Amino acid sequence: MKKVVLNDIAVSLGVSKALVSMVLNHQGDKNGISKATQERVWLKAKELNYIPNHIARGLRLGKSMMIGLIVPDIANIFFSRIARIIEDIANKAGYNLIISSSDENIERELQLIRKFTERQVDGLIVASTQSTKAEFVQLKNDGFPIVLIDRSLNINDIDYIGVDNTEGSFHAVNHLIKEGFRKIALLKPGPAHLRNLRDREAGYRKALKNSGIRINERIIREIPFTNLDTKAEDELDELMKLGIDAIFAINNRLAVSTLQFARKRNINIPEQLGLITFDDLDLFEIGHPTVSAVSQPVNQIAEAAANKLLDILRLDRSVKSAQHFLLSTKFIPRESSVYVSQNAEMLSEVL
Amino acid sequence: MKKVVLNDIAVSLGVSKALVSMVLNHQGDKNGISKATQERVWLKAKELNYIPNHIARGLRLGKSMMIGLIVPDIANIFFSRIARIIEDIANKAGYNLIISSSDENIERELQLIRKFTERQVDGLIVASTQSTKAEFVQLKNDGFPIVLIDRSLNINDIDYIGVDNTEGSFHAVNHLIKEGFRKIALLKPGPAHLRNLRDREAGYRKALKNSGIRINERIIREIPFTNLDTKAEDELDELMKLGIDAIFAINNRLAVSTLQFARKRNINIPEQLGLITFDDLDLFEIGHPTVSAVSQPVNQIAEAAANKLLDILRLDRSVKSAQHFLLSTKFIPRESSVYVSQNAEMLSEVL
DNA sequence: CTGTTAGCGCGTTCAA
DNA sequence: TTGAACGCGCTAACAG
Repeated sequence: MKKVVLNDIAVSLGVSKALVSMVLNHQGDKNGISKATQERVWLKAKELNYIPNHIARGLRLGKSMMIGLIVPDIANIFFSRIARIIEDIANKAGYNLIISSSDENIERELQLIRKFTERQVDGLIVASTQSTKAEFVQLKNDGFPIVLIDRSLNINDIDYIGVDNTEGSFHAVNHLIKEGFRKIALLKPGPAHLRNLRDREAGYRKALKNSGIRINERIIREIPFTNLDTKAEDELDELMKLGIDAIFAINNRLAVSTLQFARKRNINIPEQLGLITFDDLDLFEIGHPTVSAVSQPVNQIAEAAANKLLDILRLDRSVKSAQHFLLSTKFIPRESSVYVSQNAEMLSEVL
Repeated sequence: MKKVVLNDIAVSLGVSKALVSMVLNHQGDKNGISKATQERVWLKAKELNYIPNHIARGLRLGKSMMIGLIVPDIANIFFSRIARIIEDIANKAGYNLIISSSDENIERELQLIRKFTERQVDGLIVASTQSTKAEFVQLKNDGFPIVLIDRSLNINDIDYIGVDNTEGSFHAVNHLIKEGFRKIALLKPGPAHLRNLRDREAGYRKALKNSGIRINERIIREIPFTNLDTKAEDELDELMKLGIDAIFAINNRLAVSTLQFARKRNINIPEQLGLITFDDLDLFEIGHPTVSAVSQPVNQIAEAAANKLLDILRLDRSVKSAQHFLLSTKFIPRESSVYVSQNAEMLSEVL
């Protein structure tokens, strides 16, 4: 069955393509096409089951009505949630989303950016790996609509939506300190080049310093991405020997490793080891023990990003000055960060 | 900065568009373009930072090199994993993915299918809500490449990849029975019109029947999608009063509800209540207790679907007879389904 | 050998 | 209400 195109309708009705196009785009009245003719066009379109070719229209209009979304990994729940929200907002404005994962790979990210521009996406939302800023600046200079999320690239000219990582971990670690924990280790993935993670570490250091606690570099541990699980175990074993009383896992992945480690070694959380982490998970709310976490406002990030991009798209290349939004996180205290002093522990055993 | 198009290169080089197109598509040799000229074209293209317009090419070629993926919800980890794998495979073959969520809404799904065809996607992979088959049959008849995943629509002509739900839950419930559980309740979301879920229920019934256990309709409970959590609690309270000893949660969402319920009521799993579920989650492996689950081969499903679609695309509209693949699931026994008899329980208390 | 011309694909728009 | 041009890249046929 051959595809039905605009011209088929025109021919079978004995009118011009132009007329059909106008009618189908609801410009019939404006162009003084008689009601009767309009009706005939609509009927014929339905009869032939006409499906407009969006590509041809895009070519003519110079718009694809597509938005590109590039994230490190769409299988990551954080990004898939963001994708979903952006999708909804974009759809409402008539845009479709074309999504790809960069896998934290700079080469791949650049490739994707190029591919998406070839595809004439009207705008881009990207959670960049720490790629060369040059590409983004280039795009921006070409007047291409871009919004960065989650990972800041510190480019003033480009809109960015993220959370205040420093503030978030500062609060979380402070909570730990106020509870009574003193020897708080930091677990981070290595090499931690991402701005995000460095900021979180800064918050940790600031909290300790603020409370007059000496920062012990020996209990700040970097766990290589490769075979993270086994390495995490070794590091944690060492940390326990150093007598730490709590852990700040800089991301949820490491918190999960810590949880597994504790289970394996029969270490009670929080009695023997306090735990807080950055970036909440369902698991932390439901598991046992429940885990205190810094929660990111996923919805807000996604909404802000989508709306920002749509704004730019609406204003059409009018180069509005870019803005950087730092949304605030929310610390959710749960069981894992309750301080159980030696005394309290003994007391509860007696009861 | 104006966009650089093919013609700009041609003009600035004093050659024809045709020549430039050939060279840039690596057809230079084939068409006898001199090496020198080819070199000049490449250099100029780089110099001008030429970016081909994929849309124009697509229009001419009648291909968009895009694949549409429609799932109920991309924020659902099951589907986002599938999306990721399909993405990788599609990318390797030069395709990009355009993804949308149907929200289990028939209207929306039909709309998306239409939108995607307007966009001239070259093929479609869809985890269909139980929408009207008519649309799919229509597309298939038009020679449009489609692969269905996860949710079967029982259309012989259309390729489908999924798992054997009946078999999967049959095994799982059997395990429960062999362990010693006898009063096994079924928890399902309602209204459960999805073929998937009905098959899982069938497996449950088959397992009981097979073991000569009477099927008690009163402990088969349907929990309305709306305010699922509160309703789940009520239902579970009733079930406990009826003296059940285990629960088969037909999907992981309900297993999570059960877990929360148990925690709230201080019910020990598995000592006081066994639990198994369909569709594994990280949470089930890490949480406490760990939860026995029927695990779906996500990778295989996604790979099979992507490859199947690419095959069809390669063969180009040659209407190969469709196939239905039913992959098998894997039951992963964990703590939640260990049977602790009255005696064993008492014994352990004494120790 | 080395290249060019002309027109297509499909929907939109403007002058007539 | 319409013919013709246009947007951009591709390709069959053709010419020196």
